[in-house]
Amino acid sequence: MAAATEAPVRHLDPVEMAAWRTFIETYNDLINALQADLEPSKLALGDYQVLVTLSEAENKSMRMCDLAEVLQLTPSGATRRLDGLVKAGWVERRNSDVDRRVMLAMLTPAGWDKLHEALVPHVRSVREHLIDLLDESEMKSLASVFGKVRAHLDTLK
Amino acid sequence: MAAATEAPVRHLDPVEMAAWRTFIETYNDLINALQADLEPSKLALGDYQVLVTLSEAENKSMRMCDLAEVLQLTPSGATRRLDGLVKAGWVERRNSDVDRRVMLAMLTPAGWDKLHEALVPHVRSVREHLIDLLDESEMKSLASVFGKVRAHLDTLK
DNA sequence: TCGAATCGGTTGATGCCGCAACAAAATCGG
DNA sequence: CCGATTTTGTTGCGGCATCAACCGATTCGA
Repeated sequence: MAAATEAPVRHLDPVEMAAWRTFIETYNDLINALQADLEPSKLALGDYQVLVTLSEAENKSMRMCDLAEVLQLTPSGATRRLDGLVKAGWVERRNSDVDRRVMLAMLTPAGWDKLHEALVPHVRSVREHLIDLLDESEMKSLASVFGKVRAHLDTLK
Repeated sequence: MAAATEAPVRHLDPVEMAAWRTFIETYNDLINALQADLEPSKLALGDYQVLVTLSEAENKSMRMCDLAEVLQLTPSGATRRLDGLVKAGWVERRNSDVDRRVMLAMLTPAGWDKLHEALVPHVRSVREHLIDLLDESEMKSLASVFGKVRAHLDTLK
């Protein structure tokens, strides 16, 4: 809850400003690099995330709304992302037996293969562009920093 | 240049995996929170970045191509982002005296006012959602982590 | 039990961004 | 000095995301 809205604000000191700007100005390039490394597999990063998510799910399938939440998409965004994967034959839509509103997204064998084709290069890429650059304390800080951010955001509902 | 492409890859260990996923799954929500806090000012985060960038520039104006680079947009992206700001009266397009290809984007007095209206809430927001959550060592790590990522990406051209 | 509220998913409209193609101006090279 | 190349910015098009509206299925409550 914000206190008095006209409360003064301490501006970012040079160290804070540098940390903030470095972070914000680097994120996009990092994602683009990961995306580019996935190019040989002809997979968008978002598609890769779908395949990973489904591969880890019970029965390799999930309800659309659960999938949307994990992917941090709106339901409509999830629908349209699935469209491409279905067309490519990597995911299948299937009706639920227990709830006729529900549409299940299920990884196909071809999707499983595709995921494993992309997995190694992607892990290599994540290592190259981020993980392997960090020492142990930086790795722990990365987790704790964004863990705290996550926790704080969650308190806001 | 990747070495032997069939080289084995060390998979992410649990600590690395946790750090990576926490980071990647939190970033979007953080940005959305900052965006939401800017809502009362009726400014998109990208618009805010334009105003900040121009406000720090010589003569409060920049060439489109330089602006695009700072904003990490393509030239076409910059053109279209300017369109909205120009329509709102916060930025002005002006032809360069010295190079007739060049279009200068210049902050107007109204844009300056708008920026200062949004500045305090935005800084408060960045503090609330990130900076003030971190202790000194986490702050230093945040800078060093992304500094290293930035440096590595820069070596790739 | 039946009408109202909610849930789950899709569709249409819209917005933002990149890519490719383009035009105009500046610069380079012989 | 003139033609070829490069630089700068805009536009058409397509991709991908959201929001709002909608529909059928389910669940809730009197």
